Amino acid sequence: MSSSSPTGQIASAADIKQENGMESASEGQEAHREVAGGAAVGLSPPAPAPFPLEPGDAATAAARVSGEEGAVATAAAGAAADQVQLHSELLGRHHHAAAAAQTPLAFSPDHVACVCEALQQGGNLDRLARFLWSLPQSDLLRGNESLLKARALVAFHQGIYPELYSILESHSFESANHPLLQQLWYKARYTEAERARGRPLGAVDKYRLRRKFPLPRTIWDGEETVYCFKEKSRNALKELYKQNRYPSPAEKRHLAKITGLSLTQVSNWFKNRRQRDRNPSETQSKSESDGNPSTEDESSKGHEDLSPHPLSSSSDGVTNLSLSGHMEPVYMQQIGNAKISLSSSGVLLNGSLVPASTSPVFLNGNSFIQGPSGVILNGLNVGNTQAVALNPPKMSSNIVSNGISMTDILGSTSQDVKEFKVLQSSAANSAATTSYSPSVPVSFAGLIPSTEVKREGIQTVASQDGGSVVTFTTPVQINQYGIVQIPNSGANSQFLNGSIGFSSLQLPPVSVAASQGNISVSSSTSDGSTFTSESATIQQGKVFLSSLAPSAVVYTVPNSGQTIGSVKQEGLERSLVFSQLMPVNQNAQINANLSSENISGSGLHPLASSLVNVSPTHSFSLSPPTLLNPTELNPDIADSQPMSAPVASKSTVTSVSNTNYATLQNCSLITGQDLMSVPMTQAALGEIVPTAEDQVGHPSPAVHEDFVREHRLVLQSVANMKENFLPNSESKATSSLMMLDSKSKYVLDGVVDTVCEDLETDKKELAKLQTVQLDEDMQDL
DNA sequence: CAATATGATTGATT
DNA sequence: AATCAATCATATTG
Repeated sequence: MSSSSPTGQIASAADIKQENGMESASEGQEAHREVAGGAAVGLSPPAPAPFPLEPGDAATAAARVSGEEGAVATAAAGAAADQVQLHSELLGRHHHAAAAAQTPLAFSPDHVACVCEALQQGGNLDRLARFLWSLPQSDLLRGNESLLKARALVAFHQGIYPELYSILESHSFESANHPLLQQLWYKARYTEAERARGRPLGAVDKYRLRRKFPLPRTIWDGEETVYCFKEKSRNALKELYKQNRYPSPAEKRHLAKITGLSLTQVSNWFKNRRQRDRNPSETQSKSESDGNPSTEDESSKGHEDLSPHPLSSSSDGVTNLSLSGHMEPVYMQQIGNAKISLSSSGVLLNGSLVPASTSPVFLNGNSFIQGPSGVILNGLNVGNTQAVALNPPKMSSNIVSNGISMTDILGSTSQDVKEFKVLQSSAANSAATTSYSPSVPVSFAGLIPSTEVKREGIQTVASQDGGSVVTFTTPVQINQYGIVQIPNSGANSQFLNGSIGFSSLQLPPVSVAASQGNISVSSSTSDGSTFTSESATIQQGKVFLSSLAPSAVVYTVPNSGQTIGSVKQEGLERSLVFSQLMPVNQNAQINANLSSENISGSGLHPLASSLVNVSPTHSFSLSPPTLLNPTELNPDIADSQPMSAPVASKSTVTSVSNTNYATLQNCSLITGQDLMSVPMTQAALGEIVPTAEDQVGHPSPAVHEDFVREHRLVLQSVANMKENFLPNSESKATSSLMMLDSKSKYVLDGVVDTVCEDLETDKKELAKLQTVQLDEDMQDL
C-alpha cells in the first residue's frame, strides 16, 4: 500500500520540483500525495476518477464525510458540478433534521463537507469559493473541518493569507489533513515573503521562513521532520540498520510500513547509509558503524552481538556496535538490580533489551506495545515520555502504569544527538523528568527487526508438575515481531497500561537453566548493563518467565504446540504471534508490595508511591498504588517475600494521545486465560515468583490467583478522532494508520468503555486479530 | 555563503 | 533485482 514511490511523487510534482524539491517532501511523505493531488495548489491535474460518480457514491461519501478525501476526491475531479447537484438532490431527500430545520437552504453539514471535498479535490477552487459564498452563515460557522479546510484553500487561493492563518490556527485539524494544510501554511508564508521581497526565495530563505513560522499545532502533530523523514522513521531505520545492514525485502517492507516510507525510500536509505558508512572519507563525516560493517552482515547469526548494540544505538549511527571509543551517552540507570539503559530506540524489558522501537512487538506470544513514544511492558512502562509540548495544544501525556513506568525521554532530535540521550527514570523519577525534548515529540523508532533469535536447543524435561521444563541453552527465540503500531500522533501518546498484559519480552539471549520446575533465566547481559535475571516457571510445558525486575513478568514460551498461535520461528517475517498473550502482571503489583515493605533502603521508593495507579476504579489491585521502581526492588530484599496478591483483574488504562490520529479504544488485548492456550490459571502458575531468588534459580512460591484478566487499553486521542480516520488506503499518511488497523485491529476496534467488557469479547477480538495477522503474514510471504 | 547532512538518481556490476 | 559508487540537489547548520 504504501508503495508509492518517491519517483512517482516526484514525477507528479515535477513542475514544482524546482522550487520544492525536497522541500515538498519535507512535510512528510504524505504531503506529497496531497500536494500532488494538488487540488489545493492546482499544480497537477487531478487523477482520473477511478470510479464513476454515482448516487451511491455520493451517499457513501456523504456518510463518511470528513476525513475521506481520497474517495471523494477522485470521484470528484471532473464532476464537481454534477456532484454538487447531486448533493442538492440528496439533500432534498434526506437531510438532517437539525440542519433542515434551521436553515432550509443549507446543505446538511455532511453534504456541505462532501461537496467541499469534492471541489477541493477537483481543484476547482473558484467553484469552491462560490460554493462557500453561497452557504449560509450558519453553515460556515459550523466548524466542520471540511468546510474549514475549504475555506483555508480558498483563502490561500485568493491570497488572503491572514485569513488562512487564522483558519489554520483556530481549529485543530485531523492529521489526515495536515499535509495539505501544512503546505498551505508554508506556501503562503513563502509567497508573502516573495512578494515582499520581490524576488524568488532560495532554499535557505524558505528554510528560514519555516523556522520563523513554525506550523501551528493545529495542523501538525509535532513530529519533527528532518531531511524529509520523520524522526521516528529515521530512528526505525537506524534501529534496523544496526541489526542488519541488508534487510530482506520483507524487512524492508515491514519497515516501510512502520515508517510510512515507501519501499524505495527505505531501500535508498539503507543504500545511502551503507555507502556512507563505507567511505567515511568523502564528505561523510562520521561513519555509522565504525567501520565495522562486517559485523553486521552476519546479522543472521550471532545475535549476541547485536543485542548489545541496541543499547548503544545512537542516532546517527554513531555508536555502532561497540561502545568503544565513544562513550556515548547512554545513560543508564540502575533499577533494582538491573540496569537498564534505554536508548532512544531501544527498550528494555524485563531486563531485556528491545531494540525496537516503533512498533510494538510481540514476542513469544508476549506482546509489548510500544507507542510512539512509549512502551509498555508488564506493567512496566517504558517509554519515552513524551516530550513536552511546545505548543500548548499539545497535551502532555503522562504515562501511568500500575507497574513501574519508566520514562525515557530522548531527545532524539536529529542532530545532536549523535548522542542520544537517554534518560531513564523510574516512574518515580519520571514524574519529574519528562521535560526533555520539548519540541520533539517522541520519536519512536521503530522497528523491530527481525532479528531472529533463534531458539536453539530447547530441551524439555519433565518437571514435577508434569509439566515439562524447558531449558534454553541459548537464546531464546524471539520471534518476530508483530506489529502494532500506534499511530500516534504524534507525539506523545502514552500508554497506559496498567496492567496491561503485555508481557514481556526478552530480547537478549537468555539462558535458562532449569531447575525443579522453575527455570531461572539469566539474561545475558547486554552491553554492559546487567539485567535482571528472570525467573521462569514452567508449567505444563510452558515456561513462564517472570522477570524479576521491577515488575515481574511472566511469559510463556510456546513450546507446546497447544498454543493457539504458535509462534513462528522462522517463516514469516512478520508473524505475530498473539498466541499467547499472557498477561501476567501481577507481579508488578506484587512487587510493589514487596517493595514497599522491603525497600527500606531505596530512597526511590517514596517516589514510587506517588505514582498513580491507573485504574483505581476497578482496581482490585492492591491498595497501594503499586508502583515500583525498579530500583526499589532489591534483590535481597525481595526474595523472601512471597507474593500473593491477587492482581487486579481488570485494568483499564487510558491514554491520551494527543493529537490525532486515532482513537484507539479498547484494546482488549489480552485476556487472560482464555486466550492462551496455556492456561494461566494453571495451578502451577501460582508459583511464579518474581523474587530475587528466582533469579538465582530458586523457586519461590507465590501464588497468583488472579491474573489480570482483562486488559484494556484505551487510547483516546484527544483530538476528536474520527472513526474514519483510516481513509485512503492509498495515501501514505494513512498507511500508517492502515497498518495500525490491520495489525492491531483490536486496538482500534470499538470504542467502548473499557470497563465494561467481557472476556468474551476479548477473546473474539483476539481471535480476529490472529486471523488477520496470519493472513497478512501469509501475504507477505 | 560555506560546510555539512541526507535523500534521490544514475550507470555499472554482480 | 539488488548493490555500489559517484553525483545531484536540496536541507540544515554555523
